[in-house]
Amino acid sequence: MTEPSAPPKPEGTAADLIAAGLKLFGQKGFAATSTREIAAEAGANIASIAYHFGNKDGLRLACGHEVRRRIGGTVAAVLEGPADAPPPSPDEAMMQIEAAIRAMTAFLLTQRAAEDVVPFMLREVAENGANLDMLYDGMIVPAHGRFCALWAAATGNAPDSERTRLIVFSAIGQILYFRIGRPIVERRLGWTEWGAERARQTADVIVSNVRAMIERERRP
Amino acid sequence: MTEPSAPPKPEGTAADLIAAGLKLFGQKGFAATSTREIAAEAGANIASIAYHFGNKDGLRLACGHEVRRRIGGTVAAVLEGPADAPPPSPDEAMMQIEAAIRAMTAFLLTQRAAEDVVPFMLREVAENGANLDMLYDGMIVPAHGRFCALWAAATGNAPDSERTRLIVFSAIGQILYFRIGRPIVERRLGWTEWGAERARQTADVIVSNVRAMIERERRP
DNA sequence: TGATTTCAATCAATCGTTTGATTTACTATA
DNA sequence: TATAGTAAATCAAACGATTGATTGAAATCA
Repeated sequence: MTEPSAPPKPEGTAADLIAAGLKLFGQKGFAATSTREIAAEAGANIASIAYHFGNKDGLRLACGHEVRRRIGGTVAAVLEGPADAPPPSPDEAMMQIEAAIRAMTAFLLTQRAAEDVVPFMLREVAENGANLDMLYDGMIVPAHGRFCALWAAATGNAPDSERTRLIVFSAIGQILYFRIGRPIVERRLGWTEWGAERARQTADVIVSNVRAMIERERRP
Repeated sequence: MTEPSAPPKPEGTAADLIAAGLKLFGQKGFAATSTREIAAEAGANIASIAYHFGNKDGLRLACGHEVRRRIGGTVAAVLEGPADAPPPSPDEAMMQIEAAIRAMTAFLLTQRAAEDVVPFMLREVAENGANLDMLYDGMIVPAHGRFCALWAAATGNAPDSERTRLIVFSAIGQILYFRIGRPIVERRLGWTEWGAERARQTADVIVSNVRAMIERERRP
């Protein structure tokens, strides 16, 4: 089953251009990246951008779809678990949350597939870019919604209350902050790279925090 | 006592250009903002940018100093408290942390003075811009260091351990995330604006989280 | 052959910056 | 007080370089 707004996976030059756009847009920003740079990075001609995507904005949108293609599945797999799982017990829910936090932290901080994708997405969000709508509906809402359901199962609170939604944002925000503010955290801790060990160390702290938050929120 | 790297407060056209740069750089990004836009916004001539700041990058640096000028004092006032205060008791420390979180949240989400300054700074951090060094040494390190000291006093842990520094980052990260991801949070909660009431609601959640984190970290 | 894709060359528009003249604000001199 | 002198500041205009986009021919594949 394919979504109506999901174009088929590009190949050849088009795929190379998307990969180059993802990398350069994420590194330098959309406006600061010229079409010539993209073409050079992709080993293609400048005109191929217009041919395959209409214009520079078209390439931007195609990059957004590529993000959804790469991350969407991962996020869903991590958060959904087995397709039609029965509603988990509070302890099971907490363990699922813990597993999701660890997977998400490792993915954001160490995974090679996220290297180019994450900075691109952060910039799209920050700039309220043309891809925000798709990424919001296609990834953020499902992930946040599933997280709220787990949170409700773990604490006994309502899954759609304002407080639950805010707390879940603050929990996820801890993970995202370490990715967004990574250059600052690196300096402050004297870390020069994020190997698997340091990602685990970071996840330990966040998991510990979230455990404390859940225990406090629990209605006995 | 003035720092050697702190130029005097600009006035007149120079101040207008800085205000315009702060606003537009923050809204659209450095590369996406043209010098003509800045001059128009400031009601000045294009050449005045080169005259007062050398070039566009010079204006960027001047904007960074303006940020430090506006926020630096506020951050210091909120986090330092009385100049030479004695080391607080655990409960006092927790209350000071709580007060700092509330002040920081209100400032980031509602304060008018932060409206242009915060987006500019977030972009500088995200882009590893030329201002990051100054902002890191002049604001982030002092604030984070003071927060770590309060955290140590509240929990009994070492103020300079890796775990303390990571936890403090995750606590501050919760606040910053609500500012960075504001467009997403707004959509998800159906909020269209952040009045004082909603800033308080957000701060309540974060304070509640941090309280739970502190109680769990306490060595009896 | 016919359709798809790539290429070098070029377009007008916009970019950051520079120029030289002009205006403004202030001081020294008569 | 009046005026010439000087430096600071602003201005319209233009600079070369780069931008995103376009063209029509050449190449590639079916």
